[in-house]
Amino acid sequence: MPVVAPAMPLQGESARPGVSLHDELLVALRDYIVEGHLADGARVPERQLCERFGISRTPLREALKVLAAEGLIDLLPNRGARIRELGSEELRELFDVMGGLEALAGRLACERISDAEVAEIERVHHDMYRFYLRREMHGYFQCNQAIHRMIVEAAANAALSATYASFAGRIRRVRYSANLAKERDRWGEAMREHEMILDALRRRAGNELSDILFLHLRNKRKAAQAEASA
Amino acid sequence: MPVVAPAMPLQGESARPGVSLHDELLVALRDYIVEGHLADGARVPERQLCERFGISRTPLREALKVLAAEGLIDLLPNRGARIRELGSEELRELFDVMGGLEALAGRLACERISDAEVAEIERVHHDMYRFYLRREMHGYFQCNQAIHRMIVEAAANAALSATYASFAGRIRRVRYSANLAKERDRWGEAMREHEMILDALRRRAGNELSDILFLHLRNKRKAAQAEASA
DNA sequence: TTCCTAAAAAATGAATGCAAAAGATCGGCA
DNA sequence: TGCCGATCTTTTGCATTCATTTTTTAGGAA
Repeated sequence: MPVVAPAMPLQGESARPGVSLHDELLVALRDYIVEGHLADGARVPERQLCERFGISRTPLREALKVLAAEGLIDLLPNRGARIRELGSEELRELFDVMGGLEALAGRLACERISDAEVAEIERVHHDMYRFYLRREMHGYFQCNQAIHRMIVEAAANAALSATYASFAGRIRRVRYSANLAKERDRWGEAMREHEMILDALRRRAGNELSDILFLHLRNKRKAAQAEASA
Repeated sequence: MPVVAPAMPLQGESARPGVSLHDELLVALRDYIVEGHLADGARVPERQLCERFGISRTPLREALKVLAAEGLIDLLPNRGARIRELGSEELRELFDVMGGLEALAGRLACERISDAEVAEIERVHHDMYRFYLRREMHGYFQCNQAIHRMIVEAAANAALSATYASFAGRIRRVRYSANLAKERDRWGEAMREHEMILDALRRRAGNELSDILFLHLRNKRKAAQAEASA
């Protein structure tokens, strides 16, 4: 039996303007799934979630349709929703798309990023390097994430950001489990790649940065999958 | 008053296995919007669409939520759905993402495409060239589309294909109106770009193909937007 | 005991009902 | 005549209800 938290009535506080209940529910439910409260392949318990969020089935089902369209769950006719299982093949596909999106972000970023923004990324990069030298995995990881996020934001493309966020969500569930351990072996290599990323960004070398970012994600995925199958 | 076709009860014929009514409705409604039956910024008439498709409001509203998540419509709280208007800025963003996705597709295609598949693309390319020489816009356009589609398919990445299709749908509405006329001036240039695409594909030069495809889309967008503002 | 069948229970998919909010209509007033 | 406000209508969002379908459970035969 899946553990369902006692009840979390979707804090129906002062209805913020422009934010419908449906949106809140969608976000809450997505988080609930991404954070791994439901096991892979598990049935999504409609009724229990209704109680959990204090709503009726109609809005919940609307949210489920959206999450299914996003690829987070599968919707089997007459058989309800299930948490989508990610085989290694699908995970490979998702990582490649993430790589493509980051490659695009890098390319676009080079076209419009300001010196100040580059300097900001440089700062985080150096923080990251210090964490690397001290072998502080967690801090390193935070900086790493921040740099990738900053590059996507520097691209200044809302459609790209939204798509990127969607894929990041789909992968996150897996990333948590697989990433940390074996990444260690690749640490030096990843650090070198990040040096190249920063260098290309400084020179506004879009094509180059694009290639590096794609391969960077490729390598990250390979490391994660080697870990997963080990 | 928007012209709503008499009634098209979503041919509820022999329920195909694995395809729920909801899926069919989603496809039908998306097509209905993409094909331009509703004007930009127009209200989406819930009630009329229910009659149009012969269903109740519940499944229709579910479909609307999904289309809103896809970015085809805006959903204003207590104010219903509206066809999303695409400003030139947003259109630029969408084209850039399309370019990024095609760039990714080219890169991936180079990794795994077979000689036979390249030959097939080559064949369509030559058909296209013939249309170009004869100044037959329509045939040229068809071949053009086919080539891009084949490259995406050659990437063999379902997540990419789905995302690509989604963006293509969002752009299509606009593409119809803006594309054909001014594209003529760019015809020679576009043809040359396609030569480069094919060449890079033959040599399996992924990085190169990636850059060419991105710029190809960029130029296409510039031509379309120059046309739109003319 | 084990397997198969049939009834009961639960779940899903879709329609309908209802309160609240937005929009439209009409009358009053300057 | 033109503008503003009150009332009425329509629409929206969500809950509830109903018909099917699936899943579970109970019973009986080999």
